[in-house]
This record gives sequence, C-alpha cells and structure tokens, in this order.
Amino acid sequence: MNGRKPTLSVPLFEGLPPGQQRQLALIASTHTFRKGQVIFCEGDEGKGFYVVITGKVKVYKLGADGKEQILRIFGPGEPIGEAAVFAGEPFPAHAEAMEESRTLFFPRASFVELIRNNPSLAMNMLALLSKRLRTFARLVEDLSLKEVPSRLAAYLLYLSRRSELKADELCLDIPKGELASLLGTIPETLSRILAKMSKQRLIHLKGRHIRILDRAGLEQLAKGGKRLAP
Amino acid sequence: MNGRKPTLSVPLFEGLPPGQQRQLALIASTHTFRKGQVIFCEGDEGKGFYVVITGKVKVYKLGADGKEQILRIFGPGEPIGEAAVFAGEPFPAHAEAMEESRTLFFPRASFVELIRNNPSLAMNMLALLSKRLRTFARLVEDLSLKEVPSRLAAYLLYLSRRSELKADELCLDIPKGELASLLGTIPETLSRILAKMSKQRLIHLKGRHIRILDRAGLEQLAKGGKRLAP
DNA sequence: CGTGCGCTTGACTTTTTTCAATAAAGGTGG
DNA sequence: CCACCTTTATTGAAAAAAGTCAAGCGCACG
Repeated sequence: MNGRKPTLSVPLFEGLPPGQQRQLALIASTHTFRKGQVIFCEGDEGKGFYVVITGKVKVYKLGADGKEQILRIFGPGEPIGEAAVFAGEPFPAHAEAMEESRTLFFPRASFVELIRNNPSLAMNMLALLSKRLRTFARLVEDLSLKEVPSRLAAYLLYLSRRSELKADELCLDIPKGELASLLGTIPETLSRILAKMSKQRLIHLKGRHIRILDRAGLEQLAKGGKRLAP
Repeated sequence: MNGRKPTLSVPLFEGLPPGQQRQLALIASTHTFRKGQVIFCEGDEGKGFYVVITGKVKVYKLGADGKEQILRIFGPGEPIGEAAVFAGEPFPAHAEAMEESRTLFFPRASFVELIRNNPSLAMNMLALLSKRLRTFARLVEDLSLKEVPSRLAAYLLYLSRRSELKADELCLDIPKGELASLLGTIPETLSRILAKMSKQRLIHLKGRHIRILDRAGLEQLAKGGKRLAP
C-alpha cells in the first residue's frame, strides 16, 4: 500500500548534501533475504553494513542454553551493524530476516575509501550523528519528568523550538496515539490533558495543529513547578 | 572534593584508542571563562568547539523580545557547539559561562586536518556516536513504557545484557535515587517496586547488587504483558 | 557517638489507567 | 456525492498505580 518510488528515508544519511548522498548511493548494492535467512552471525567480520528497505530484520544473541534473545527488530530505514562496521569490529550479534526483506548493503572498504577521499563527508556525518545524539539526550531528559502534563509540555516546547515557523504555531508530526506512546501514556490520558491545557488557555488546539498561548505556563509545567488544575 | 589528576571523562572521545585520544589532546588548548563571560554568539562562525572541564555553561537563544531562552546547561565533560563545528555551520545559539569555567578548545581547522590524515579516527568517532545513538534509542523506547515496573524491568534486562559478567548477576551503576529519576519516578516508588519484585522471586536484591531469578518474568513485565501482583 | 544522607515503609491523596460507549475523521466503493 | 466501514480521538465513572508527606532505619564519616 506504499507506492514509494526511488528514495527511502534513511535517517543515517538524511540531511547530508545531495552530492554526498549520491556518492553513498554509488557504493551501495541491494540484497534481498528470504524469510528466515541469516544475514550475518555474531563474530563475523564486519565487511559492510545494511540498511533495511522493506521487511523486518531481527538482531539477536544466542544464550548459553541456545535460546535466542532478541535485542531489537529493525524496520525500513534503519541501519544494521553500522557501529561495528565503522569500528572495524566483528558483529556483536546475529541478524536474520523475519520476512522477505530488501536491504541496501554498504561495503566497509568502499565506505572507508569514500571517507578517506572526502573528509567533508566524514565531518558531515559526525555533525549529523552529534545533532541526533543531542536531540535524544534532550528527549531522554524530558521523558523522565514524572507527570504526563510535564512531559507533554516539554514535548510541545521542544517542537516549537525546532519548527522554524511562527514559533508559537506548531503541528504534531505524529498521530496522537503515537505521541501518547512516546510520552509513556495512552491516548485517553493525552486527550484529557490536551483538553485541560486548552481550557486553561495554555494552548489553542485544532486537530493536529497547536498554538502556544502561554509559553511561560508550559515552561513551569515542564519544570514540574506547577500543577494543571482540573 | 574530586582530586582528578590529568584526565576528565569526555564522552565524546571516550572509548577511542589511546593513540587517537592523544592526538586529539595535542590540538586542544584550555580556555578559562569568568562568570558571565560570553563564549560565543549565535551566528558566529564555528571556528572550533569547546568541552567543559569545570564550571557550568548555559546555551541560550534570545527571543524577539530580548528575553533569553535557555536551551541547555552544560557541565563537566560535555561538548558545546561540536555539531555546528562539524557541519561547518555558524553557531545556532549563544553560550555563556554561568560561573568561572575551564574549557578545552578544539579548533575546527586542526580537527579537520586530523580527520583528513587519519580516516580511522573518523571511522572510530562515527562508530562511537552510532553506538551511543543506539543506546539512546533503546533507552527512549524503554522509557516510554507506561508503568514503572515495566520500565524498571526493561532497565534491568538492559543492564544484564551489557554487563558481560555472570549474565544474571548485575550491579546498579548509579545510586537508586538517580535511577528513580532516570525511570521517571521517585525513590519511594522504585523502592517499593524492587521490594515487590523481590517478594515475587523475580529478582534477588542485596543493596546495589541484583540477581535475576526469573528472566522470562521480567521480559513479560517489560513488554507490558503482565502485572506485578501486590 | 552523634550527624547526615540514602534508602525503606506506611497512611493518605492525586494522577493515571481501564473499561465501555460515543463521536469524528478518512478512505472505499457504489 | 453519499453511505458505509475502519481507524483515530474524546468522554465519563470506577479501579489501580504512583506520588506526597512523614517517620524510621542503616551506615559511612567526622
């Protein structure tokens, strides 16, 4: 049901200059794995890393008793094994296609060559990862606020900071159900809290669009210094 | 009260081969800023980035109305402005020392030179950032479980996976109060839940040491598929 | 030997979840 | 274009979880 033409969003490379993205595309090849097919094993030399295009791939370890311990399941857009490959280390776990899966394969040798001839690609990738890391660090801080209104307020402020438009106008980038899950709660609670915020004139709510009416109020909430009255 | 001799833990470089850390140290110089002194301004060319050694630095934007909006406060070990410097972009915000602060300064030109002559440094830093990113991604997932027992179970499993010892023996790396905060709760709740888990023979608890008795049980909790009986 | 700090426990209050029912929103096919 | 159906969002009332306040325990440290 998803008629994507040529490009897949690959966060690992997203935001790089188009020229550098093209160079990367040149060294990549596509591999298709059948359901149940092993992609690599723990201890294998990391000759290159994969990016899932379609399908699902599980990464797992085998316990002493032979039982498999799934570490993560990767879907479209996600890179697999890149950290080990960058570091020149063997793969630290097994990977296997859970269903028929198409992947992009980036050979380590070509990648290193690219970096060697193109320090600015290295710098840009470092920049990319640094930014993302900072975003995550911030997100982790925000998620560890204890009450949902605080977490929601922090998230709204975060959105308003990053979206470069009118500053106080923002648009949820994910459905409310998913937002609830991201905030560690359920849609019902999110709904109620948005309603409260709206009633108290902290925000103006219209579908997926939100306007911040009282930034200071939200900041107080995000700091846990205030409660949201009923 | 912390008599550290020569080295400060700098996550940005931690885990790099000692040789490469030494090379980095060679291009760095120390700068000391007085309380209130501006380190850089929004729009300044990113001639290099800083790592806080001691003190506190605030990074902020100035709103249209001239009011400062603090984005983050950085303490010892944290890098400032590195993403912009890597990307060759101007600084996106202001930075100012909140108290007398010593910093390490890494000039962009030297850093780029280092990367150019040393692709393996680039690869290792990419590896480092990728690993950390993955850790964070996982942490975010775990933190968005809605109940505290789930989040705690996920955290325990995470610890057991990474600590290479007896697999089922683990030792909290942070004080329980801080763990509570990380899990988005308070020490009292954490304490109670640990007690319950212990009572139900999911874990064996002794101070900061924990032994996992029923891994499957914890996994069920972490997946939200089970409740923790009173 | 007392002080301070981190951790634990108990009784009580508030927030959040659950369950169930309804309302909007979106897409499909007639 | 509209009726229909599926998904997504909202609301209410009762149950469960987590938070607050207050007090006590254990232990390292001066």
